[in-house]
Amino acid sequence: MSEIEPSWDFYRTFLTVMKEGSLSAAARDLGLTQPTVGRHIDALEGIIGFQLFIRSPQGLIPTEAALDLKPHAEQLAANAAALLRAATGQGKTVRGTVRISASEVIGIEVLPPMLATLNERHPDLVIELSVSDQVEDLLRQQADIAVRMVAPAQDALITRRIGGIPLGLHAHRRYLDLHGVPEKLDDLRDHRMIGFDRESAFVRAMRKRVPLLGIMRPTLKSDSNLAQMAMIRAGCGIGVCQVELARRDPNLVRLLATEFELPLETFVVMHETMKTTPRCRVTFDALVEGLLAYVRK
Amino acid sequence: MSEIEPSWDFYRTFLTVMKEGSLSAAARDLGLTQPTVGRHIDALEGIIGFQLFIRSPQGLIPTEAALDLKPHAEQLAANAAALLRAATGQGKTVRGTVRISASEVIGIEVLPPMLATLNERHPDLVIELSVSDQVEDLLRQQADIAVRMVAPAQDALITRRIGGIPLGLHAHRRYLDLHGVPEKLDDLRDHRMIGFDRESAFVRAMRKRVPLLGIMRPTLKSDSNLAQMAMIRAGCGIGVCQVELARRDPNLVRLLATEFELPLETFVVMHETMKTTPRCRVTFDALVEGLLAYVRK
DNA sequence: TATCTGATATACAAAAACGAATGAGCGAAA
DNA sequence: TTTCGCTCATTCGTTTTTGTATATCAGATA
Repeated sequence: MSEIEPSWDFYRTFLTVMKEGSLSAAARDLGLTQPTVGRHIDALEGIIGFQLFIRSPQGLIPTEAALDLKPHAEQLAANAAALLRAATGQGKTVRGTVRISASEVIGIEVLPPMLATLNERHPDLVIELSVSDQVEDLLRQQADIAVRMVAPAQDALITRRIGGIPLGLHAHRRYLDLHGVPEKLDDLRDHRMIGFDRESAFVRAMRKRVPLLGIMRPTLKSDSNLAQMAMIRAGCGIGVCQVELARRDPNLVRLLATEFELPLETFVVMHETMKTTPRCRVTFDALVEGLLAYVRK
Repeated sequence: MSEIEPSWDFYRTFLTVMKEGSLSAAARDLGLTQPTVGRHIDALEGIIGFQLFIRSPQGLIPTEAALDLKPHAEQLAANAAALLRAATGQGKTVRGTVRISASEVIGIEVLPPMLATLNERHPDLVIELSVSDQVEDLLRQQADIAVRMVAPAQDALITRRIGGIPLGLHAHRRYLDLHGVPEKLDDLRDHRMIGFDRESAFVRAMRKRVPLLGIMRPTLKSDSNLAQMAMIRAGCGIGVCQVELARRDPNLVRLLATEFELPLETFVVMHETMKTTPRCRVTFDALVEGLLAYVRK
């Protein structure tokens, strides 16, 4: 193995090959050609002294070594992207790209209007919205700002607590016409319930607060809150969703409002190093302001 | 500004220029030549559309934009180094580089013998020991394994609790001959005390447990535990250090053993992705085993 | 003042990397 | 079977990048 550090570009090429599964596809993705990509991989293998791929006419099959290296390369790519975002957002004016991570429901149902007015006010601001329920974001620089439902434990992060977004039991009017309106929590046993597919930390917390919910087995399951929301709207049964979102649809009815209300703690989080960059500052403030107004309703 | 993503090598060049302060020095560091480094900077500036340095006959002065980008570039470099470590440690055998982060006292007084036997057993293992009291290590991939005094809050980390390393008050025999031996905690007011320069989280915690210590103003201050240890050994006064370390020196005397003992919680921490790599596994186990034995004494 | 040492900038030749074109292997579909 | 589409490997000419050598500028020192 040679002592020379490989070109960092080789890492980018390596990652692209891992993602695309073939030299040709990676070449298309990178704007290079297949021989060049092949040479990069050859060079990298030569330097680290290990075979990374088994070549085949169907493409490249990653070796175990390559699989081990992949997360590192992804991390590298995320950092390079973050650097580029930081670079394009330089200066005192609000410009460049800001990448926001949010949960599905928040990202699709709540944020868009806020982002619209934000973008209206700052035309040079490019907003990337990453919708995902995974939390692996800020520290790995996969996003600049995140809207999270758990208080982050890390102290390198700037956190602003928004408050509890109220959740409630809801169903479509059509469903209730057919199956009747539950009068007490126990009545829910006789209904079609919409719930989670797998046990998540959030589900366990909810069970703890409202033990009765634990007894009922949902007959309609999805891990996607968005899908649950869609099922409620389609009249599939009774499920939990944000009170404010349900109120927008006149056909959705809140059930057992006094017996069941669950506030969903919400935080806007930003990496500390982004504090001074105008585009992040502005976006952070807009999200905090918008979400505070949303919670107050 | 062009749409093409810059070569990742430009980031490396940029960072080196930031660190070295001139194109020529960076070129020497990178094994390139000054014109090449200059061209890299030119190209990067062209792509991001901002000036990064003000050229002068004395060297390059970074602009504000460059200062903003520096932490990102450092992060990138740390990741690239981590990737390379992971690459060189591939395979089932224990080989490659493992980077350990530890506090000054632990790293210099406690770990070396453990590392010696570890390296004896695994000759192909290269051990990097990063001695620093800063905690910003594992998540930023500045190290593979860390010995820490605080329980990490992050769940992507594998943590093994070692237990409390006992701390005690100590002084050199020579000092005690001159100034007398304190019989009770209150006597410490009349002594030359060795303590911390600034208030740290650790100091506040210590104050809380032993309020009497708070009253005494140290006359010999240092933020470096190692320097404090050296001062104790030199007979400067009375200070806090690890009981086991003091015991090694027959001229050091433990004081007020019944009145003052502070266990220093210790953890060995590793990034989860390193779990399967042999070199990290072996090193982790060796550190845990060695430190457990050390605490038991 | 003259000189020496550091720096950046420029010009031109050498070296390295790249892309286009081609050949060959494998699998799916006509 | 034949064809088409995908893949990787190889060759060769060209482009790009790099290094060498040189000019120039600023500051410290004799």
